[in-house]
Amino acid sequence: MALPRYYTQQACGLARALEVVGERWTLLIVRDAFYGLRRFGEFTAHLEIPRAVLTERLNRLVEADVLARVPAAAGRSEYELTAKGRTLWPVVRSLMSWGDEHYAVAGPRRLFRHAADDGPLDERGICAVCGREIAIGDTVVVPGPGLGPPSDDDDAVSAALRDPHRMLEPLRD
Amino acid sequence: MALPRYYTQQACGLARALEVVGERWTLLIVRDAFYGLRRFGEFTAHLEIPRAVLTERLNRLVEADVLARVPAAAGRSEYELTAKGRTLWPVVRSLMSWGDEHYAVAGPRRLFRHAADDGPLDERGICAVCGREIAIGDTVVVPGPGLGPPSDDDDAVSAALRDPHRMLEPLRD
DNA sequence: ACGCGCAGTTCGTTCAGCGAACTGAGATTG
DNA sequence: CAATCTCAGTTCGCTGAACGAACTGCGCGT
Repeated sequence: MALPRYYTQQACGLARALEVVGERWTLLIVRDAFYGLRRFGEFTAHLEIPRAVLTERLNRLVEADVLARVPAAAGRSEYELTAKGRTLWPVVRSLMSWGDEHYAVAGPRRLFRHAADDGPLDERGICAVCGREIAIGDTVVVPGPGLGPPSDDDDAVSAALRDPHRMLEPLRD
Repeated sequence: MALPRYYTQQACGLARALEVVGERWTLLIVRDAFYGLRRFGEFTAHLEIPRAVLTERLNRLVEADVLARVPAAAGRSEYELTAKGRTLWPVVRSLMSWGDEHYAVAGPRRLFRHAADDGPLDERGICAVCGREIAIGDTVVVPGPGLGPPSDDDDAVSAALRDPHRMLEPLRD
């Protein structure tokens, strides 16, 4: 039994969801996929997760149809969010907002904006300019007040995310 | 190191949140607190969680100011959600909705309604009748289409939740 | 005084996470 | 074409958390 497989109890939707994305590291992997990470090495660089654990989590997420494994150059695989995986965005956003609200003394490290009109998004994903709920594909991540200055030991992924970046788009060209 | 303490990486709000509520069982305990469970025995009956683990999780949630330990009759303690803990409701709701949407073939086991006008709430907590976002204290849980018939091995808590019940209110009188 | 129920604690076993080292396939270089 | 490099995993020994059954200890009812 892994961490959350078998919440034997009466199969509430929450228990079901936690069986898929409730294990350690899993939601952080999903978050990074929203940021545009796709390759094995990008995840290890950004998360400092043991490689064996990453392998296991990616396999499980593919199995659960949250990520899809797509063949890439040099016989490698990449991992991208499926349509089902993209519906996890409200989950990631609400947890992130809760953490920022209660633990980010200097404010959030990253903020989200509507690509079309540059309006800031609130914790429900609603744009302050146009008043609509913005889909993840029309969202841009920008550095927030809580993001410290660049450091020498920043990994390549953190460095790439210092510039505004459209969600879901691969980090490199 | 427990399961999610130390997501050493760059302290994103999500990582912070997962350090508090990301361990196995923790969000299920919080969900049950929203349903009105308050006593140690209620949690063990409903969750089938090892007692030592429950003790550890309750202590950590009290320490994190998500639950408060309040003295009750017979020298016992009860655990109730703090104001900070109640702000976790959007998190619990979004995960629950995701699980229901993708894994509840017969529909959700429980639905939420606005106490004042009995309007059903959508996954954002917005009432279909009055159009407003409803606070957790004005929400009622009712049985949904996915809830099976009563069974002999239902625990007392499951049995109590077969009737409509206002969120946060203790189960017994 | 005795027994009961609730709320934990203790303890031995098992299993997942950790991290460092290893493997192997493809590209890159001399 | 051989040697090297990079990337993507796999292997493996260690440690620590989860599990679950048994035990403790307090407060109440009789």
